[in-house]
Amino acid sequence: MTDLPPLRPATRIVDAVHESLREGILSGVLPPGQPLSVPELARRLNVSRSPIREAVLQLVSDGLAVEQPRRGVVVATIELNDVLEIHEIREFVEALSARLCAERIDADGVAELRSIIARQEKCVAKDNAAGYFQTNAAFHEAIGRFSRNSRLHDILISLEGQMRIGLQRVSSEGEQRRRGVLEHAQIVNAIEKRDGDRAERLMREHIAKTRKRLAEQIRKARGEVAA
Amino acid sequence: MTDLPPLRPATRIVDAVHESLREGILSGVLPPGQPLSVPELARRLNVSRSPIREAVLQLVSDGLAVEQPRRGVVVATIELNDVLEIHEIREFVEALSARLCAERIDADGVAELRSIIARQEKCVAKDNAAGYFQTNAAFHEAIGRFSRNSRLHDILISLEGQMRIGLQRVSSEGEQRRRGVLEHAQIVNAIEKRDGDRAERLMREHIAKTRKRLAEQIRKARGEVAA
DNA sequence: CCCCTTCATGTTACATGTAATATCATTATT
DNA sequence: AATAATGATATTACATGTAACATGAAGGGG
Repeated sequence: MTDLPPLRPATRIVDAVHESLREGILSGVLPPGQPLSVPELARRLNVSRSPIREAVLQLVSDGLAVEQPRRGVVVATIELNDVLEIHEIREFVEALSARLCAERIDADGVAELRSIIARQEKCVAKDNAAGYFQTNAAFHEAIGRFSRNSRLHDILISLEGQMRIGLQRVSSEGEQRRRGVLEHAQIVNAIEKRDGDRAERLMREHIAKTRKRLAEQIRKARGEVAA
Repeated sequence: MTDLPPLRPATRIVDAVHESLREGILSGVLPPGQPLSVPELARRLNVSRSPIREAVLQLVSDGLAVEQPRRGVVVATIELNDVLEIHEIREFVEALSARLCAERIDADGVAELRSIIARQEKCVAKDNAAGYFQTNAAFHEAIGRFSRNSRLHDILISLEGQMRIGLQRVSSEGEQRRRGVLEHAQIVNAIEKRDGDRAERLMREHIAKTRKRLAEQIRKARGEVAA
């Protein structure tokens, strides 16, 4: 008999709860600082406390919530500071991701990247900020996937999740988005040519721009407080 | 009254169990593939199953164990492949760590790094391989700490833990260790001079050497299998 | 001899019970 | 009025119960 695809394991409640809470946090329904009370979530989701507790602890491991022992878990608050920390790391791990991607991607992968960029260009043309962010995330996720390093992929996903909590604090102008999509296109060109050095350098510079804007924003905010 | 440091929270059983299992895995008492049966560990450690289950799931999040839904958790097996994956990432995140360290360390920090190197030199002189690995880990951990980026520090610790499981698969000769400690000294020199560019480049090259050795080892192992 | 069924055993996943503890509104005290 | 003591309420951390499920050995049929 020809091999059937393996059955997906019966969805466990804990996974469903984790997914639901994660969505709630990333969409803003559960805002930063919101307590994640195990008994209350159990009542609300109509399951027992065990899978809730496990899911909540998962979120802590994901960096999407923080635990104060004996005082419970709350949705993580991601300050500008944290977003800067995250971009310091992204500057390097996304650069690695781009390099590995250039070495390991296939033609289908390149096509997928080009299609994401096409969607993103439409968002820029229509001045659709939300769509831009979404396709931006898809672009970086795809590059992480094609770099064929599962731990690297996990790190990128973890940073992306935390970033989304803090993202409302970061402004972006249409002109920046216009340049962003151009940079993406250049990165894909380098990847297609298998030029790992260039893909790495372009990606690093791409992220560094945002990092520097963040550092500047923080410097200004600090200045206002000090003054 | 002057502020006393906050009391450490009464040690929770779950934390004690997590620590104990982590030590067991890193020391090799719990070898790769070893099942982590919740009821059995509960009997052995004389506590109920709840804190055991939480601790075991923590280990999964740490990358030190792997879960097969409905089939339990076993200690992670770190193949040469995985060690290579980890070094691909370390090449970049350790380079970042060295750069940030150069920008942010203080005089006490530099003194600590020099003292670690001094200990490491003794290990090399006495051909003490275990001591070399331990001081090596201490060196990279300290640099991670002085880079003052908590998420970066967490990533480095996570990779280090997984590496230690797989480390027995990696050989190291006295000559390599001799060069390693020299490279460490050069990195600290760059850090002391606040030369972030140079610290980053030296660290990247330092890790890349190990990465390339690993890739070579894997290529040879594959060749033998194919032949 | 190989394959399938059956059954015994042990585990996971979830549910629920409860003591110790944290929080907070209210009252009592200076 | 500000601070401290009190008590009501809710939560965490841990313990324990149990149905569904996985595993592996023993037995039966091809």
